[in-house]
Parts: sequence; structure tokens; C-alpha cells
Amino acid sequence: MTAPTTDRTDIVDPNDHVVLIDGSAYIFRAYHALPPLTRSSDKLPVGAVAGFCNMLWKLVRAQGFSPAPTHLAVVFDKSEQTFRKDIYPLYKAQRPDLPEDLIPQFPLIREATRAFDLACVEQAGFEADDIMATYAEQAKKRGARVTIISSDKDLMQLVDDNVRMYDPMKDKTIGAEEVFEKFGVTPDKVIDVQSLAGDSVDNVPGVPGIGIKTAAQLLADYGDLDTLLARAGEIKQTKRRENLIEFADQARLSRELVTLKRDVPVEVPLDEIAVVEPEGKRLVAFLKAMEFTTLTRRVGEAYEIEIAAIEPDERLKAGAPASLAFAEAAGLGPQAEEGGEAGAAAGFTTGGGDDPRLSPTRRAVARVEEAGKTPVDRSRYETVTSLARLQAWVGKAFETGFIAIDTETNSLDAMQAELVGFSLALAPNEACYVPLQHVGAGDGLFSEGMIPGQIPLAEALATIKPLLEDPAVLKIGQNLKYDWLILARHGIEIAPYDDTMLLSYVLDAGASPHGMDPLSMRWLNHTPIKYEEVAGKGKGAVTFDRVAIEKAVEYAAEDADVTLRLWRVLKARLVAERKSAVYETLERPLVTVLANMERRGILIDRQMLSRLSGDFAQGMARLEAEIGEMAGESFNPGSPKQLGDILFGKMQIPGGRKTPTGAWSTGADVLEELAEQGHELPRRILDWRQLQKLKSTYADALPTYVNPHSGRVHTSFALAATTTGRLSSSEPNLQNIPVRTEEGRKIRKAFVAAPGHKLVSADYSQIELRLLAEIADTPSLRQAFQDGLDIHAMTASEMFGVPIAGMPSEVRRRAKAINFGIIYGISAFGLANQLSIPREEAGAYIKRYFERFPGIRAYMDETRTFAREHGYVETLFGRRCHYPDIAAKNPSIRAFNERAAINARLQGSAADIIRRAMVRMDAALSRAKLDARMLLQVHDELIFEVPDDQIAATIPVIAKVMEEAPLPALALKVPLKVDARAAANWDEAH
DNA sequence: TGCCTCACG
DNA sequence: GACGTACGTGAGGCAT
Repeated sequence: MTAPTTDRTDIVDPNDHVVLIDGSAYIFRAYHALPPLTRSSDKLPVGAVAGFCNMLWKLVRAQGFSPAPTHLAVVFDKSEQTFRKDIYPLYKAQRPDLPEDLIPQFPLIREATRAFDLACVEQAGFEADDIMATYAEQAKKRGARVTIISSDKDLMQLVDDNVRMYDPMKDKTIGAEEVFEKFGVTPDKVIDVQSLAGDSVDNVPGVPGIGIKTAAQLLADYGDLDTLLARAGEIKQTKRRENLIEFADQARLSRELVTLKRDVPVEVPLDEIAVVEPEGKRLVAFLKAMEFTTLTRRVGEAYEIEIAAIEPDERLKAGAPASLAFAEAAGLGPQAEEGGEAGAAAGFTTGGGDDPRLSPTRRAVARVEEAGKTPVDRSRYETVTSLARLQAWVGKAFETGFIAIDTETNSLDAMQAELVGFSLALAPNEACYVPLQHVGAGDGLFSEGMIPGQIPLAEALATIKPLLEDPAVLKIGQNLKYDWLILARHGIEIAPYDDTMLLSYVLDAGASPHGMDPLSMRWLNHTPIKYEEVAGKGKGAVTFDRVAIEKAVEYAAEDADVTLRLWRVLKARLVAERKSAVYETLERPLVTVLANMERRGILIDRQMLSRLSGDFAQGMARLEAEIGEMAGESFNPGSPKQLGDILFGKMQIPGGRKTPTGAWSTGADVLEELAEQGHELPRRILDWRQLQKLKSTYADALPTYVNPHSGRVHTSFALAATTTGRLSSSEPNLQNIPVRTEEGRKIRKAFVAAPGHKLVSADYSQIELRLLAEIADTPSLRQAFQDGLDIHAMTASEMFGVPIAGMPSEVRRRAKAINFGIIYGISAFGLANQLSIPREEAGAYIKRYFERFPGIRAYMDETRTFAREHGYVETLFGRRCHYPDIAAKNPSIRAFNERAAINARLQGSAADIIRRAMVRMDAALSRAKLDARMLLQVHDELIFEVPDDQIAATIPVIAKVMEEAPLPALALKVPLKVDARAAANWDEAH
């Protein structure tokens, strides 16, 4: 031991008290034991951090904890891979995933430790327990006292006269006596008990049939584990004797697993964890950033610091461009971190974008700067036409650990498209195209047919399948759902994956588009070849299988190249801007969920639709005759222009309005008004339009979407289409199937379940209003939902002083319109229009509403201010919706953006919730051994196809997943309610 | 291609 | 007092 060079008492001696905090375990315990506190300005979960800081403060101020610690370290688990995993791969293999609101608290607790000027220790390959055991051993040898702050029973083997444990949640000290209570043996025999009894939590096997009680009894009889195993044959109980003999080796393995290592080559010597007085100002800066007001004040008082004069820690405060906290939590993830390092090796420019010492923000900035520096050089792309070359690319991808992929097909419809080729990229300009099914155009000499020299499809697929499904290689795509579907139809399920389109969506929804070309131009300053340039456009367009291979290579390989480059930039931004949780929980997992829904499709009754089409045509013909007669001439009732001329020109009906472009307005609201005034023609037009819509958009169009192979209709869900986080559905749009009129519902009846099945529809009741009550913190509304009241009637009763019982329907109708108006960012004009009342009256309603529910006005004002200041709003789950025009000079544009922003928090939070439910649904159903299949999502409704005999069992599972979807990230005060029904068709299930 | 209209939440 | 309005979508048909 080296002699001290100063008179400081760093060197541990018998008067010292070494305190070791089990950081990771503390977070878990605190998370479950303490209320789910969040930082008020941005809802960052900080409950465990707060508890931790309070504890540290007590420790360093020696309040109620004696003797005062002279040495203190907070010890963390560093990596999953430990020597225990090497000897027993199942060790701790079934740890559940971390609750997501816990994840960001790990790095914050490290930050807190540093803010207190305390040692923060972690070491690769060793668990925190081993490091603590080593410190404890070293301190003990020097005669010091040791306290381990943890309640983990695995540490109890360390307890002796000099070493005690302290459970911070129960405020209880654990000595030899308490260990005996728990294990029935003295601390020195704890290892033997654990070796026999095993541990289901950590997956320590032990000996079957032996628990703690039995183990303690056996050890009392035989002394220690080795003696017991040696004399196992003497045991009377047959089963126990057999097990002890048969599983003796398993018990010895268990002993290796549970025995803590006391000789870890610690990188931070014990002497260096001496407690020093924290630097008050830095500590206050940290606590202020965390918004722990009480503790900030206490610390300020203790150090006599003027806390108002201290700025919160820039990196950690709410809204900071990059908090180290989230960056570390999100990591670039083990996956992406490897990507970063391998990226440098694979040829990315390294000017800081890969420097782990830089903050995530600096890294992201560096990557954006580096992105444009390697110009795209299409001449370097390779055309892969031999299996050997393809194998070489695959081999390299295994080394690199990530690869960009793009498939080329002959159709935009993923359910019909034939695979024509695929491209890969490993580094800038290091990309290739693998043509598989290009055909010649037929030049007169040869009839058209497959171009020779292409790798046979089956061989190529067999070669890339292991790569695309390898859990250690990240596959990167742009709109990967498409490629996933194409390859899934060939038996390949890509995993794991990243999607640059979704990265962009999480970061920039509402601010900029997420297609590859705009992303490339924005982030890489590069314009990729347009699809039309290789395939032609309009009448001359050909499908990709007819594009000459030389041209296809440049286009396709560039797509993979660009995708890879975009990933570098956007993934770094994701971390720097702390949106990893949104991406990982609400976006990425939905890719396969939606792909599977699309793949399943839904059955429609084509006969029924055909019959309806005929009925609608008859009705229209009848109406057309009447319309012609009334107008005195025959004209096209489908032409708004001709109709306007007839109504307001020829017939001179007063009350016409003009559209913004100066044409006569003939919208339903205008015609409805005229009809109420007694004009017959507008009524007929309205009826005709309804039939026209139902016929053309639904009855005639839907059957054309039936897939010839599956016999079902496969919509396409867009994940990155809306500003608010909602999905959209197209080709066909199955999110706008008629329901509001009797005629329309006939269309819905044509959506049916397969034989032996029923359709189950489960929808959230009033979810946006519930979220309003939650977000705007309106106790009366919240209470009404908790009590299960009719929310519109309750609103009416509050506003107009009318009792709920016997309320006139008109009163309730008005309150309902107001409630919806609020969700849409109410205006007097809009409400007046909706209710057909004067604008003054509508204004008075709104005023009254805000008087009765002041919290809602505050919510709207806050949202407006926040949006104006930041250019975006956030949902309850952190999804960002951008409104770049929110500060427009034009008041109507500004007001429009404000209303949209107010609505977005509600609509977006609801969208997040159903996304969470969808992500969990399949696993919940299969856990319950149910065969229900999710088919459609309609914003607040999920539609399933369920075998007849499983309906009763399935409905509660679906409802539970949906109702509990916000957990564990958020525990809403307002309950969510789900209504679910089963029927043979969608209309009756709804 | 833009505009209008209308289907849905 | 401007400005012209309820929020979010996609599809079909007309007119250009």
C-alpha cells in the first residue's frame, strides 16, 4: 500500500465507514415503492431519481445515518454479459423488459451521483454485486465498517460483524439476525441455501423440490453443501434423496452462480471513493434542472447559496436539445452503438459523428455535417449476378452488423407485387443491386423472356434469408413495411430492423415530408434518380422488371445507399432529441403488426355489394328523372358547376354562397338549408349524391380490390401519413366505410367473417374527451367519467343548470356539439355553424363553458403558448406534432394552426394509446392461447376475426389490453372504457 | 392536376 | 379590426 501523500484520510482505516449503494437495484425498488413522480415541465419520469437524491443528501449530511460515511460509491451493473452467463446462459434470462418510464432514470441517477461528487462505479463483465462484494472484502480487511444499501437477498451472504445491509425503502437495517429470519441459517451458509433452493427470478436452477425451508433444515443436519451432497444417500425421503443425487452437479453450478466474486480487479480503488463535500452550486444546478424544489431549497440553505442565481444544468433541463440522460438511456442502443463503431470501419467519414466522448447532440450535428461530404458515386455500384458475389456481400454484412436493403418489384401493391431484384448497402457508395427477374423487352430477334445471367430467385433468397433474419444484424429500410411484406411472401421475416421513414416521422411529423427523395435532399444534399427517369412515366411507363439492368442498378443501389446514409443522420438525431422511446414503443414495433394485418385482409360479400350497386343505380335513375323534370332540363347532377347554375342562376333561389374560388357552393350544408326552406330539387340532389357516393366509392370499387389469391381485401396502412400519429388507410381506404345512415350501413354489412368465425369490433368510448379531462385536469369531467355518467348530459347540466334526468334531447345535443368543438379547438363561428344558431349565441355558450370548466380554457391557452414558442406540441407519450405556421402573420392561418395544435394533443394521445394496444395485442392473445386475428384499425376501434368457439374468451383479453394500454408509462386518472361485440358482419359487431 | 364533395373517426 | 374557420384523413368525379 502506498503511503498517503497528503494528510487527507482517504486511506480506509478502522474508523472508516464504507457505504456501497446498489444503484440498479435501488432504481427498481424506488420505482415500485415511490409514487410515479414526473418533472412537471416535460413529464419526464423522475420518481426514482428524487428518492435517490433525497437519500444521498441524507447520507452526505449524516442525517439519521451513523456513523457518517467516509467512503461511498454507487455501483451499477454495466453489461448483460457476465462470467455467470458464460457458465450458465440461462442466468437471468427471463428478466422482463424494463418499464419504459424507468429507462431514462438510470442515466439520470448516474448524473445525480456525479452531481453529489460521489463515485459512480461500473465495470464490464461484472455485476454490481461482485464489485460491492470486492469493496466490502477490502474494507473489512482494513477493519472498516461497511454498509450496503440494498435489499437484494443475493447480497446477504456478505453480512457479518463488520458488514451490514440497509433497506432504504423499508428503512430497515439487515444484520445477521435478519438474514437468519430470511434464510434460516447464518450469513456464511446463505450461499449453500441458495445453491439448493435456486432462484426463479434469476433463473438459478438449484435442486428440484427443495426450497429455502428444506435447504436450511438439511444444512442444519449435515453442516454444509459438500457434506450434504456427499451423504445424500442417507436421506430418508425417497424423492428428495433421488433429486439430491441426480441434481448434485446442478447444485454445484448454482453455487458458482450465487457466490459473489470478492476479488474483482476493480478499476476504481477503494481509497478513491472517499466522500468529499459536494460542490453546492453544481448540485443545485442539477437539482434545479430536475425541478426538485424542496431539495433544491434545502441544499441551497445548507450551503448558503442564492439558488435563484443559479442556472439549471443546461444538458438536463426540460426541452434541452440533448440531455445526456436520455441519450444514454436510448443509447444508440447496443445495436446501434455497434453500428456506430462498425460504421467507421465500414467507411463512414469520421469527423466526430462516431466519437463516443462527444455529447449526442454534437455527434448528431457532426453526422449531419459529414453526411454531404462523400458524394454519391453511382459508378461504384456493383451488379451482383453470381451466387459467390452475393455470398461475399452477405458475409461482409455479418461483419459490419448492419445493412440497408431495398426491394424492387413490378407493382406498388405489396400483396400483388413480384420481386424483381433487391439492393444492399454497407457504406457510402458501397452498394449493389441483385437483379432476379428482369425480362427483356423483346427486340425482334428473341421473344421476350427472362434476361440470362441473373441468380435464380430461390437461390438468392436462400442466401440472404439467414442474414435478414439474424438477430445480430440490423436491417435498415425506407418504408420497410413494404419490403417486409414482399419478403414475408417468400418466407423471410426481416428482423431486427430500422426504418428511416419512421425515424423522420418521429422527429419531424408536420415539419417536413418523410419520403426518400425529400429526405435525401434535406439531409444529404443529394437528389436521387427519379423513378420516372428509369421506368418512364404516363403512357410510356414500364414496370421495373422491364427496366434494363444497367439502369436498374444505378437507381436501386442508390436507394439502398441513400437509406443507409439517412439512417446515420436520423438515428443520431433520434438519440440527441430524446425520441428513442417514442420510436421504439409507438413506431418500430407497429411495422410488423400492420404488415400482418394487411397480409390477412378482410372478407367481403361481393354478391351483396353487387346487388346493392344495382339497387343504388335504380334509385339514382329514378331521382335523375325527377331532377330533370324539376330543373326543366336534363343536366349532370354530379357536376357542382352545372348544379350551381341551375339553382342560383336559372331558378334564382336566394341564399347562395360562393366557394373560395368564386364558384357557387353546393355543399351538403347549403342544399340541406334550401331543402328545409321547402325546395324539392336540393333534397333530390342530396339523395342522389348519397347513392352516387355509396355506389361508386364502395359498392363498385371494393370488389375490384379483392385479391385473387386470398379472396380478401388487403388495405394498406400508412404509418407516417398524419401529423398527429393517426394511421391512414388506402387502396382501399377501410377507415371510412359508411355507418351513419341506414343505406350506408348496408355496405358495412358486406364486411363479413370467414366461415366458422365472427368479427369482433372493440372501440374506445369517448377516448378524446377522456384525454381532455385528463390533460386539461378538469376534476368535474374526470369525476363524471369515473362515475360512468353520460358525459354530454353532464356537460349540459353543468352549463345550463338542467337536471340530467328528463333532460330534453336538444339540450344534450348542444352540449355534445360543444364537447366536440372543444376537441377541435372551438370557435364561435364553427359552433354556430354546427348548431345552426347565431354566432353571438354560440359565443355565449363558449363563454359559459369556460366559466364552468376553467381548466379547459387554461389547457387551450397553454397549448397555444407552447406551440407558438416551440413550433410543436407533444402528446402524453412524447410524440411531437410540428406546426411550422403557428406563428404566421395571417391571423386565419395562425388560428387554424392553433386549433390543429390543440386538437393534436388529444387526437395524437389517443392515437398513441391504440398503437400501444396494437403492439401488445398479438402477444396477449397468444399468451391466452387464442386464435383471434387483428384485421383493421379505425382510429379508436380494432376489428378482429375470431373463431366462433373462442369469442367469449377473446373479448375480455382484447378489452383489457386496450384499456390498460397507457400503462406502465402512464397511469391515467380517467378510466378508459372499451365496448366490444361480436357478429357475423361488421355492421352488427359495431 | 386542382377543386369539390363526402365517407369515416 | 383584420381573416375566414370547427380537427384528422382518402377517394371519386368534374373541369381544366
